[in-house]
Amino acid sequence: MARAGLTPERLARAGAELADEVGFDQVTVSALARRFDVKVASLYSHLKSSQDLKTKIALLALEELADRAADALAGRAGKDALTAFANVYRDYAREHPGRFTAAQMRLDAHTAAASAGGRHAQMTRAVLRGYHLTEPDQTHAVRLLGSVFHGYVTLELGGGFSHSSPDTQETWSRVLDALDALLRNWPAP
Amino acid sequence: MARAGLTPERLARAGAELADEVGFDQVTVSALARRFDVKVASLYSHLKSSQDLKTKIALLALEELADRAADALAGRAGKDALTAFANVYRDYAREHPGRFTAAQMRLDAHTAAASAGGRHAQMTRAVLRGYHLTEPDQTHAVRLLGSVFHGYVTLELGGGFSHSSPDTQETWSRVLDALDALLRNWPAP
DNA sequence: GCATTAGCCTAAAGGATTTAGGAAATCGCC
DNA sequence: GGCGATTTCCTAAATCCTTTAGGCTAATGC
Repeated sequence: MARAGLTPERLARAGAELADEVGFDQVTVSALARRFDVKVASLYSHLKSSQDLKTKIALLALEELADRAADALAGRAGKDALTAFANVYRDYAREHPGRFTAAQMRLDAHTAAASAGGRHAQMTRAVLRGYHLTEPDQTHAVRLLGSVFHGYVTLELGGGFSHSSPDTQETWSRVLDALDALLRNWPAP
Repeated sequence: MARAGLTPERLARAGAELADEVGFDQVTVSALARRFDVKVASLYSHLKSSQDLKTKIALLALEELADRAADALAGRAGKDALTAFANVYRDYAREHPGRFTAAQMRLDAHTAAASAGGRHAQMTRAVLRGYHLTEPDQTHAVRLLGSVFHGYVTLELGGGFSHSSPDTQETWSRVLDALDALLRNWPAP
């Protein structure tokens, strides 16, 4: 009986591809087993549960996103950094909608702490370094940027902006302009 | 055999309560049947499918949200309107996390057109009336506000802001201040 | 009052998750 | 190289959710 060579890593990777193809919440242990041409129960040697699979995909996506963001940020500052950073999220979501959805999954505290989530927060702070905000304004700004990026990309991906009037690329540029202007001129309490 | 008095509306309402209690994606036709002490198959006289149930809950949530927003907006303008409007979303999400999640569900074009989604867009435009933006900037701003509200509330609800340093109420206030400042001074292209 | 309709039921098929236990392939150590 | 231990994959089975089909009974209308 030839072995399929499954590992948690390969399963996570294949699960991520599956998520991009059929949507994150259509990802199922059964579907993944079919993809490897293996019986369902076999996957339970590598996965604790269906939830575990989804978590692994989320962690993979967070890593990939963080890697891309780190690349994009290298050697940039100010608005240049802000734009590059923001585009990483938007582009990733367009290329890998399933993974992007996975990355939004709620993780329990312990898993979250071991994830690339911290890198994201650190990098957002790095972007803000060009804007000379001091604490606690920097934290407020980190949260604002996270909200805008997450919110915009999610709504755009979900078709929430469909009435095409100004196209979404135009809006995206103007939103980044607006955020840059806001960060350069952050209002005092 | 006494009848349970099921209707699509009652099912949607009970489904919404269930969503708030156990989470939107734990909402299941079976669980709903148990709640009414009725056999599962009975619900299929009132629902086309499990998906249909979820859609009905989403539509209910969108309506409730739009009603609350309309109330909040009455007699307000400028930053006052902006704050009240934003707080509707945030408060609703905290009171009804399951319904709020439901409201983000992706709807097909036809269903979306028949939903309260249009009212939300109209009300966002109404909020912006106090800031004298002209098209297409108004559309850009509508999308920005939608992104921030959706993004912030989702991240806060999902525990994305947990490191409590400045509490999230403080950040929320400062984000609204920042948006107000930005809208009053929207950057030219 | 009785025919019709609508609401709830039982039955059953199909698919997903998960656990238990077995057999074969691989690995590590002599 | 051989051989026991471990790992990987399998079959079998329980449980739960979805969905359809067809029947019985309560409500409704003439």
